[in-house]
Amino acid sequence: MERSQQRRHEEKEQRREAIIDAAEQVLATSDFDSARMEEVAKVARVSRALVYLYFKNKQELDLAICVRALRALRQHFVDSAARHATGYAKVASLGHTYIQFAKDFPVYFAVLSRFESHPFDTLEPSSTELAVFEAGSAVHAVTVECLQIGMRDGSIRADLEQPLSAALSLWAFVHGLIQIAHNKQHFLEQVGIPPTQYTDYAIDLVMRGLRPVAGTRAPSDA
Amino acid sequence: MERSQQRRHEEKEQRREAIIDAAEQVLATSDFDSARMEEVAKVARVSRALVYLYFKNKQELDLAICVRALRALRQHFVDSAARHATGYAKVASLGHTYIQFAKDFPVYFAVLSRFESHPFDTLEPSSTELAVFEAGSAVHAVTVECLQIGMRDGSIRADLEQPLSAALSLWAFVHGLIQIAHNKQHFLEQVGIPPTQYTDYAIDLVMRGLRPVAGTRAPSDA
DNA sequence: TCTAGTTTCTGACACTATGTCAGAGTCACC
DNA sequence: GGTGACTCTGACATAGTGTCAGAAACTAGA
Repeated sequence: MERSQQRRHEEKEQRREAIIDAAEQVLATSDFDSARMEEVAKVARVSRALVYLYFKNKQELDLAICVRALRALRQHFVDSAARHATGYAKVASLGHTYIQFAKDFPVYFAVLSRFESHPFDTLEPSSTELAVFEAGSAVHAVTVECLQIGMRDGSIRADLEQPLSAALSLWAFVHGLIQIAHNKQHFLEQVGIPPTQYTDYAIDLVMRGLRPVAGTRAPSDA
Repeated sequence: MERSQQRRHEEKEQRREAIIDAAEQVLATSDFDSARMEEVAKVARVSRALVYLYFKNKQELDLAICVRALRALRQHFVDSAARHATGYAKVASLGHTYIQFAKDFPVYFAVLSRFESHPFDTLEPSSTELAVFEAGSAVHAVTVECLQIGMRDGSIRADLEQPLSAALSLWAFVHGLIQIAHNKQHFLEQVGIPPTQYTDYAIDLVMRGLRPVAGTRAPSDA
């Protein structure tokens, strides 16, 4: 019975994942508000009531996707950073990576966007909320590490002082940037700014704030 | 009847404003999703059906508040810019002003946040959407002007080239920043970063990207 | 193989909110 | 005081959420 209990547990976990899969699929073709739990249930080939057995409500399900998004993003960050030599280049690549990530996985970006724009008071966070928190911290840790590498190799000004503050600033910046670039694409084009050029321009602008004050030229990339 | 028609028109406009007032009031104590049209109607001392006569739906009502928010923000921007001498100082002040604005008028910031995070495709924009668009452009125009002043007075690097791109970049940055600072306050404190220090740090970081490449010190404020 | 117990799952329900509409109420003008 | 235009409302249809009693499926001991 030890054995079957274990299997039951695994099956339950699979069910959970399957429901999250379904939710992702549904969110790919409708936004959060118009997404219907009925639809999620249908895609997961399960009754709607069961979904509520696994997730307290829509938000909770959304948070579960959020965890996936953050873990995936972290992996992209790690890979991207590894492809560059200097800390400066690594950090810059993270910005571009997030932008590309948002383009490639719009559902994930939307989920993160929702998370960022809703208060996270969490006097007593649910286990899902804790998981989001942890996954988020893991993402920021990558940025912090790249910043520190840059400060050590001289490609980023050493008086940055608070790498975590810088990391969270950059996160906020790029997140806001993508939000505009994505949702106001039409507007940007109307005022004669191609979205891609816009994001490149913005990343360049903010990266200047990281350069050593002595050398005003961009540190060479790798 | 020319006269009474005029009066009718004005009364209608007042009703509309009164409903928006009510909506603002309701949103002050509940977020968008949990805000109930019934509640708005009750506060406006009107039947729910009437609200739907003035506004197609909740979103439309939200957009109407958005217009107010942007107009108010523009005024704050203008006032703030006027209190500073150099273009650089003006631009920096806009950042701090937006942050303060968000703190003072959380409902307005929430409304703007909602607007920024929903696609604005507008193949055929409603009149309210057009008004938002226009009010938004007016805000960005202030930033552009400050940037141009800075480029002329030498406090901002002259090779900025596209002041509108820069203005929209800054907008995106600061907006993202406030979102984090507001909604993740708890998180920031938990990792030992007071929100105010965080926003100051971030503004300083991004402002460095505007400084003339020759002079590495911050241009003096006014 | 039967059965009792546990876990997983569902149909049906209560509830709540949205958006609509026929028509009641109000007012200016004739 | 009748008429048309405009303002407003009660009541309804619709639709989605979250819950719960109990059905179904499975496990394991007798």
